[in-house]
Amino acid sequence: MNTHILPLSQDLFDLDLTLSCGQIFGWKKTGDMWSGVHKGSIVSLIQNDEGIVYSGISESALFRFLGLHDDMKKIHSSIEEHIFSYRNGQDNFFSTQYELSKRLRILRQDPWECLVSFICSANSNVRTIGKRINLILDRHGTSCGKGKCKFPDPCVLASCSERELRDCLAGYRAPYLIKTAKYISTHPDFLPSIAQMSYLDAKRALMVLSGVGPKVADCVLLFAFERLEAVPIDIRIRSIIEHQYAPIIKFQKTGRYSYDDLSLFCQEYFGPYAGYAQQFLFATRDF
DNA sequence: CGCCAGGCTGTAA
DNA sequence: TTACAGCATGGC
Repeated sequence: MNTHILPLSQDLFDLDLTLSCGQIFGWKKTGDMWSGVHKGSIVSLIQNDEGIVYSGISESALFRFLGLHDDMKKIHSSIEEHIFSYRNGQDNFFSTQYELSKRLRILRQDPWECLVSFICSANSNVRTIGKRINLILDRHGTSCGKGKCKFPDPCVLASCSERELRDCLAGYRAPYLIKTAKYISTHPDFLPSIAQMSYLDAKRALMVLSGVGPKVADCVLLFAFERLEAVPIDIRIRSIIEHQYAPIIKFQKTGRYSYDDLSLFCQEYFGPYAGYAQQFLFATRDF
């Protein structure tokens, strides 16, 4: 396998953070090497002082997968400008969190694998989701050699029994996976069509799938369809907003904020790259 | 042991 | 429209 190197400063990009912060679950780190399967090929990635040492993927595909085309200077200044104009001042909390996680990138994942991953994410935690996805991968994926598997196609999951998926720790999510896999395998144009829709149409369409609510739909739109305006609201982000931002939310409420209240607030507050802002806030923790 | 986790579905008001 | 029970499981 040919190995190449992509020169890239560690000040600008953090591979470990990007692959371990809860965006993707099928990649494993052994020693200093990350390995996973991308578009059917086994890919190895190592970050060192020189840059990213990679094999099994083209440079252009690597750029796309890792979001390296994103203009982080532009994204950061856009976020800062929107914050400033919303509250007419600085946001020291965000600035602090940003400094800790600014070297992560939003991935461009395979939509099907991402969809399954986040259906599996419901009411669980990052570590357990990783176990779940790797069990599905190892038991039901298609072998690529070297003990690695490609993520199972929709028709493969569609033909799994509920028992088999529960044995992969899917729990009550197993029937959701089977229903959605059956739909996707019989509607092969569904996921490609999502890429052509507006954000709201795409979100509505995804939420028709079993096991897909607003949070899962936003994760898929952000991590697979590069809708950088999508803001997934999980328990942790909800808590951050309620503690840090509730006093300045312009639509104060008496009761609990709904999902849409918080997601729309973030889109107004952080601007068109609110998905990045959300991920900077989410990622400042140990996984 | 009890509580929490990148929530969703179904039902009731 | 909102509220809420139920859901499987691992981590801590």
